[in-house]
Amino acid sequence: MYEKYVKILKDHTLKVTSPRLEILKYLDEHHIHPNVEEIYSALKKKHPSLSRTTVYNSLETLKKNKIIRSLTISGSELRYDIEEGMHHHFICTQCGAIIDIAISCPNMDRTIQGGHRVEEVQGYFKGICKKCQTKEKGRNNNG
Amino acid sequence: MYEKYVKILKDHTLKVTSPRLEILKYLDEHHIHPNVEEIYSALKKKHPSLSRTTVYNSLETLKKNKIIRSLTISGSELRYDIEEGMHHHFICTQCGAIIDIAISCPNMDRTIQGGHRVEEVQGYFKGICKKCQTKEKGRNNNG
DNA sequence: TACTAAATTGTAATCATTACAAATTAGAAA
DNA sequence: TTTCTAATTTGTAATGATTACAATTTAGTA
Ligand SMILES: [Mn+2]
Ligand SMILES: [Mn+2]
Ligand SMILES: [Zn+2]
Ligand SMILES: [Zn+2]
Repeated sequence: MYEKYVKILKDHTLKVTSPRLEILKYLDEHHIHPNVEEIYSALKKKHPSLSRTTVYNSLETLKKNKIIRSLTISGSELRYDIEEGMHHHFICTQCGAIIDIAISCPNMDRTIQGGHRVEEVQGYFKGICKKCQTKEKGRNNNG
Repeated sequence: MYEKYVKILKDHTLKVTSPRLEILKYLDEHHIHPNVEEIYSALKKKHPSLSRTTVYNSLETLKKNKIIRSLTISGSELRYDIEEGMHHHFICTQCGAIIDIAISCPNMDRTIQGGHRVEEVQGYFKGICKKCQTKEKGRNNNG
C-alpha cells in the first residue's frame, strides 16, 4: 500500500513518517493540485491528530527534495503537484479548477535565459475551462 | 507630464484621479514588477493622504481594464507590470528580482488549450539571476 | 533497549488582501 | 459656474494563508 511512498522517502534519505506517507499518497491519488487546506482536511479525517503545521512542514520538505512542486498559479495560495514530467497548467477563473496542459515548449528545457540560471519553469494559462464553457452555453440556450 | 496617463484612463472611460495617475506613472517609470507595498510607500512620500486600500483598489481597476497585469510568480504577493507586448518573467530565488524575459513561445498566442478558452498566458522561470551568479563567483574566489 | 536529532503538534504571530462604512471628489447635468 | 450623485478614496477592522516558536513525540541509530 505505502511501499511506493516509503521508497521515495528513503531514496531521499528522509525519515519515513505517517504524515509524509499520507501526503504523498493523497497527492498521488488526487491530481487536482490541491491547496494545504484540502490536503489537511482530507487527511485529518483518517488521522485526527494531524496538525496543519505538519502539512505545511511536510510539503516544504517534499518540495525541497523535489519530490513535489508548488504552483503559484492561483495567486492567493500555493497548490501542490506530485506529477512528474514537464507539463504546464491551466486555471479556470470561473470554477477555480487547475488542469494539466500536456504541451512541450522549446523554452521549457532551457537552463539559461538571458544569462540567468534557470532551475524551474512554469507555464500558466488562465481562462474558462471546457466544462464551464458548456455550462455557459446551456445557460444561454435556456435563458 | 501626466497627459499620457490621463489619455489611458480616458480611453478606458475611467475617472481620472490622482492615485490612478500616480500609480500608472510609477509603474511606467519603474519596470521592476513592484508589489503593493513598494508602490504604496513610494507614492505615500509625495501624497501623504494616499491610502493603502486605494492602491489595492486602483490596481484592481487597472487590471480589470487590462491596462496592467498582475504576476503570481513570487507566490506570496502579487507583482504588477504595465509593460505591453507578450513577454515572460524570471524570478531570482536569491535576491528576489523579477526580470523580463523577451522570448516568444509558440504556445503564447494560442487561444485554446486542451479545449479550454485561454485568456492569459504567463511563463515563469525561477533560478539564480546573472548578478547573483557573479556575486557567488566572487565569494568563491575570495573565500 | 536507550538515545537523540528530527519531526510533529498547537498556539500565537505575521503578512497580504478584502470588507465595510464614512468622507471626499470627478464629471455630468442644470 | 454651480449643483448633484455615483464613483472613488480613505481608515479601520476582518479574513485567510503562512510562519514562528516552544513543547511533545518519534524514527532511526547505537
Ligand atoms: Mn500538474
Ligand atoms: Mn514584465
Ligand atoms: Zn471551470
Ligand atoms: Zn538575483
